[in-house]
Amino acid sequence: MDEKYFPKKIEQKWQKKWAESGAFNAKIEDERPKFFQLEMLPYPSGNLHMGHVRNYSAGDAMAWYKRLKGFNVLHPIGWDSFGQPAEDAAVKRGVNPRDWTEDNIKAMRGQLERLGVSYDWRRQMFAHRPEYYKFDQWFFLKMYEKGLAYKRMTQVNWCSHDQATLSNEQASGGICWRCGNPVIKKDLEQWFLKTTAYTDQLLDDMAEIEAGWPANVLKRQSDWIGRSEGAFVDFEIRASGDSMFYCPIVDGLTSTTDLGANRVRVFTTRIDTIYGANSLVLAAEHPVIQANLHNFSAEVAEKIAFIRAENAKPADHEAEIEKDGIATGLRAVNPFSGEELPVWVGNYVMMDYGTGALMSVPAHDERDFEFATKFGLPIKQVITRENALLMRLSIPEKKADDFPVTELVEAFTEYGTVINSGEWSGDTSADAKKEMAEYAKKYFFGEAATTYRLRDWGISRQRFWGSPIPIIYCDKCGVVPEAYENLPVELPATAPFTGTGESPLAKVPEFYNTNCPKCDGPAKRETDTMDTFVDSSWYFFRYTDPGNQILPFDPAIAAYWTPVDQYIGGDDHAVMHLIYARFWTKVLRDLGMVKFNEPFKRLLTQGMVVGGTASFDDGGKRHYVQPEQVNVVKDEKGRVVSATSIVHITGTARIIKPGDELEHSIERMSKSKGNGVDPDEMVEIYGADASRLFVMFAAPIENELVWNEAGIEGAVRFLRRIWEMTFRWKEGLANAPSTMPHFDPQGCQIIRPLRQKTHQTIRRFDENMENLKFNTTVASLMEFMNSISNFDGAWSKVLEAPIEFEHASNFAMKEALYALALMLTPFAPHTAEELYSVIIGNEDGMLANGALFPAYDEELARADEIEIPVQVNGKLRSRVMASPGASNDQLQQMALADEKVREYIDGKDVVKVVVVPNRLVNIVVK
RNA sequence: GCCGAGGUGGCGAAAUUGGUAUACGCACUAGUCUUAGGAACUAGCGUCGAAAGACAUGCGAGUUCGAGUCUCGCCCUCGGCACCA
Repeated sequence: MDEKYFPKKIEQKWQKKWAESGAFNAKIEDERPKFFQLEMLPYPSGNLHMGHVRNYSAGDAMAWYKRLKGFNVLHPIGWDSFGQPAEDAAVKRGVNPRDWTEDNIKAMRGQLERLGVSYDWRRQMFAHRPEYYKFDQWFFLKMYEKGLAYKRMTQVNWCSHDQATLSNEQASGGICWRCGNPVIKKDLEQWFLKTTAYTDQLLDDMAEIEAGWPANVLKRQSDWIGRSEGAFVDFEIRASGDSMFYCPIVDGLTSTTDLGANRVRVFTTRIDTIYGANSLVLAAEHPVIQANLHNFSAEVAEKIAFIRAENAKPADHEAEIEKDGIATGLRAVNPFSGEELPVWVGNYVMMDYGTGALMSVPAHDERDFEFATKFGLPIKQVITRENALLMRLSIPEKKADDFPVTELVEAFTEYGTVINSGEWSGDTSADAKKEMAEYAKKYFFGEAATTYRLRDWGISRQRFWGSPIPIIYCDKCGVVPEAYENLPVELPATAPFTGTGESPLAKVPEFYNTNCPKCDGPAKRETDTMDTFVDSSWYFFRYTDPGNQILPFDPAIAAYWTPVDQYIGGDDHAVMHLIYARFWTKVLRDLGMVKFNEPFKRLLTQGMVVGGTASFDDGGKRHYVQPEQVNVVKDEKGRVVSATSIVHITGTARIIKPGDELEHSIERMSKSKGNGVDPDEMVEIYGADASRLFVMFAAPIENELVWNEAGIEGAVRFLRRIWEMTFRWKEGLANAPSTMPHFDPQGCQIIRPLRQKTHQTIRRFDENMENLKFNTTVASLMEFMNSISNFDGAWSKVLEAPIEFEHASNFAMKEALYALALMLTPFAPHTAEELYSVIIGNEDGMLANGALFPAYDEELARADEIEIPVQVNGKLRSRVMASPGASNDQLQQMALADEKVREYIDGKDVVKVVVVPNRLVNIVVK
């Protein structure tokens, strides 16, 4: 065995041993409690980046921690291998997406193996393989049967020049990224999964996971779902003048009751302000507006068309959109006041929220206020702060006539007391809200209602590289689901890739020509594929039973492993993926396949790894470039144009300009995601263990991690010091007695402190790991190592040591190094395994030996003496040593007797002495 | 604009949850050993000060024997949402 630390050598050795012995293969068993450790599966881009390393290092730390705590651990990995990049590669480089994907997976698996992540590789799932996506289709059919999958028209981005649909990204700025022509919204039939069937559960079940999930993720999800309590109110529409207006029934999307032909339903959260409504404002797309277009004046119709066109453009969130609108000439009757109001079209009213129509109450809504101010509409105050005067403030540039009612300088949006509202005047807002909604219901023109921001999940993609939607269109039978026995609907080997966004499968007759499962007549397949988020919504269930050919998984097997005990991934998935997976789990529950509501008991969102220090070689010398020294110039899209930096090379400043040899280094570290740092390179230079250890140590896991390559060397040093210490004591460890030998009390005094430190560290380790505080865990191991090193130094100075001392010190050192090796495992498993084998004297590995973390012994961890700080008037003046059990009186006596303390208190009155047992003494004098 | 998180040495960060502020690491400085070092080891390292000591956790007040931690008011940074009726 080599006594010098060569990471590469031992890493390869243990990776081979683990693979050969199937060390991480999980199977169901009774004896131990189970633990399902899951990390978000990677997209196989071909390269791991440091963000992955951080994610998988954290997951592996948990997996090892739980194994050595006696859990039966399931720790799998798979590939989110459907998606656009494979198709882009096909277009750009003419490669087959399947080959490209498989090659990337092979490469990335190699990278993960070189990092030594402890996966059960037998359970890998591959989203793009028929064995997996067969069950995407299976689920789709189940949802279709339950009415959870349906098809409807929706708007997509459409380039009329290219005749292609575009993603939002491709339609950025309202212009086609390919040809530069304007993008319009086009109606297209799309398949949807009914996530809204579970809206309330998605919101309410958060209570179950509150303790284990980051608050900000829960917050973002509930914002996304956006429950809003209010009321529907129906306004009767009348024509003005002599034109005849046709007002259609508002369709099912926007109403819950049949409104008849002449009503418009609005949603409001502030029905208590309805007497302040000055108009009804409708979205340009509103059916009532669209149906009446031909009745409007040319000017009005043109304006509406303009607003509609503007709405169709993808939103630019950076610029605030100015309020715009036009009065249509229609009139609406306020059902409470009987007042007749003008009907406007406004650009700030969205068709896909609420009912696409709102009552405008400028006095009590900021947007309505802005709208009314711009168009000189009346503003009537109907809510007032309780016990306060009305705010009558003038706006100089407006004439009094413009504001026939009360003038406000800004909207008063708080709750208060209702005024100017007929019989409701004098009520509180809260009472009025409730009573007015009841009143509306009683007289059939409205009701209390809840609306949501959450929409159904559109899963149709006009793409090749995804799971085909298993639907068949038959001229005779209509829309027919594919039969279960015909699954999977397999992708053809290839398809014409144009990159224009049309469905490539629509150009493959061998694919779309089929027979109807019902009548066996000729029929055509759906040529759209599913959103890749479908694959990641249930993949973790597949890990539990990866070989099942009949079902996505056996419910009995899944019942053992799931729910996931700990999930780890980036918070960029805080909303989409995690909502979809939660939705899917609820569907599974209703299908009777699982018995719980929530798939992930605990969630950890790790921060991003961002560019930081890069290194470069300068004639054999390695330099590091600090992030704060870099001045990066970006273009308006945030891309790096150039980077200038001052680099300190051993004291001398050096200016780097674009075009310098360092440009590459600086540019790569300036990239937002740290993609430029190549994990393979880190493993090659420093070793997998040091790289992983450093990533876990450098910052709290939930923080952003600024990459600092120089820091890894500290991790290498730490590992080497443990290594060298273990080998230094190799002989002593081999000869160590199995129990602490009896030894004279005096001698014990120089042995015991190490045992104390050992057990204190064990205690801290447990606390930190359970709370996922990896950085402080590593810090405490470093402290422990420093301590071992100090004892080693002190003991080597003991001359003419009796044999008892040798036994005792061997025992204590073995206890310390053994504990250290095991506690190191979650962060540096290869090194830890090697050290363990040295200490224990066999090479089978921890798991084969059934190794467990040593137990914490409270007795041993207790200190003989503790240092008690003594303050005078809150300022630290001295310290006294006391035994842990010392009484308050004793502590007080010691403190008052202390020489340094006396300097501060002599000649003064001691007013009070505060004693915190085992903590501190504070003497208050005057 | 709204919501959320956060501001502690040159840097990443600790702080037993109201009790010794700056653990651990990086960087830096000096020394030892070396042909040499970018290796290893030893020591130092918040600011001011020769020292004693004083002052320090974004700023300002407050509560307390005692505040990085609690309360109030500001300032700044980073995330999320964005006309949600």
